[in-house]
Amino acid sequence: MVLLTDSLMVVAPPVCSPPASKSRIQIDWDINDTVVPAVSEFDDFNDWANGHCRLVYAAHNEDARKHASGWAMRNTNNHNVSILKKSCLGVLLCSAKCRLPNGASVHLRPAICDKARRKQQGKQCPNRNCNGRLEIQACRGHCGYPVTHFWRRAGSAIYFQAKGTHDHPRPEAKGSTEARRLLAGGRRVRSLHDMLKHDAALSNKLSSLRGTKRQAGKSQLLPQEKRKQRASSADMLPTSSNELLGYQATTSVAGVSASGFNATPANYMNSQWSPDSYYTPDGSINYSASTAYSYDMLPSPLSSNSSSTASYYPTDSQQQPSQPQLQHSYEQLNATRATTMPAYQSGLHMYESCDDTSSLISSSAHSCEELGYFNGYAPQALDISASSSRNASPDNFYTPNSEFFSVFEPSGASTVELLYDEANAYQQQSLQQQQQAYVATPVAYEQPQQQQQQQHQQSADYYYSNNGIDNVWNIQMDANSSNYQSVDSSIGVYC
DNA sequence: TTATGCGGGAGCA
DNA sequence: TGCTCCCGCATAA
Repeated sequence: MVLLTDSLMVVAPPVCSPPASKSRIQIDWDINDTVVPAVSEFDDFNDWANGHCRLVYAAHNEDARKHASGWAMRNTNNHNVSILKKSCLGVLLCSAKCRLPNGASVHLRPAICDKARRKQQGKQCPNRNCNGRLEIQACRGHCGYPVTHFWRRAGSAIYFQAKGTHDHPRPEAKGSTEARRLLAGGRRVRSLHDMLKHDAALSNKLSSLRGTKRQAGKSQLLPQEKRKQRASSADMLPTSSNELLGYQATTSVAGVSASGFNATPANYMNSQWSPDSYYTPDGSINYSASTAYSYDMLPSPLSSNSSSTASYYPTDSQQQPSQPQLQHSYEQLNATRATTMPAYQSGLHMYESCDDTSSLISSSAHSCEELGYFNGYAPQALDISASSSRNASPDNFYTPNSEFFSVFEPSGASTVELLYDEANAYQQQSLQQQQQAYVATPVAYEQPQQQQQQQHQQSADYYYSNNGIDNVWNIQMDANSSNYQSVDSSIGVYC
């Protein structure tokens, strides 16, 4: 709750932000105001602010202090030392606009650094079945210019104002980029000996980290601590998992319950598909007026679930809709999308019930640089490891990320065959679970075909896949003849 | 190597 | 003149 006080710049002790109320949106201020209104309560951090909005964070909010954002924002000089201005760099997309079998598209995060960003452009699409190149889709969401974010610190608060509505998909979240960069140091293990050695080191490392991961959902590592971990284990792939867990906690990734599907407008509207309408489970405001764009893209795990309760109060003349209006708007939007989107997309909210995203990852998501990464994620019904992970980890929580790394060449060794056999056995069991899941999933996608492909896997690539849940590292197989990496052998490597 | 913040400078109304 | 964005540099991680 943001309250005006008689004495400007007097800030009450920070408390958790309650659901937005009417008084909250009545406060009118601009980042350029000589004096911004003091607040008594602060917003939760929202790293996917979109549309014209204003937020007030507590000065001790780490994300706010870092001026963090899910969007790729670069610094822009506005010749005002008291106000930091950032503009959006857009998103890196595949020039061929390829899609993963699960419907996800490639939408990487542009590097903030100009030099790094230049290197990104023109690179081959990480989808190995795609000959496209990465190219930047510039943000033109603010009157043809990039969307801008403004940060201003005043008193014990950090004021944030966004101008413009992003006209492009969300890039992968910052944590993903950082993790990938870290993991890029992990080299493909080309021999069984190397694999086993790598695996042993990996397991040891994960074991050492296990003690902290369970707290990831409740507490977050300080940036310094995370950096220490990163530095101390930069050569260890699983480090990213731990780091991602920390990031998840930092960014309040939620909105998708691991315990089950909740097809409420809240979940639906938190999706990337609804970039401009924000509903919270409690029906609070989180509203912005524009529904200007809708992308044919599955939500990125890391990108789509920052369920910050930060309030969107419309600027200028925009007014908060009443609750019935909100519901009506949701129904309209839902109806519209049901008629304009492919079936699996219109049923996207079902996907958002995923509590794990790793199991169905296309084998095509295999990087040309030995590291595959995609932001797309799989429908829950195709997710096999989720159930096992859930069983193995009662306190697991939704992971918004999934990455996998090729650690084997197709010519696997005997040990690999054993793993494959074990995976096959699990696969049969898992297929039954999938079928049951599909019965309960009124979303039409090509499950039977996928199952068939799964069952016909003969030779396979193997991947380590960290689903982010309980630091379980799965060995996954990729049939050469199939584009699908739909079955997670779920030979969990617990740590 | 990359993210971040600062500041110079060009373009435009 | 004021505002905008682009770009380069320095610094930190």
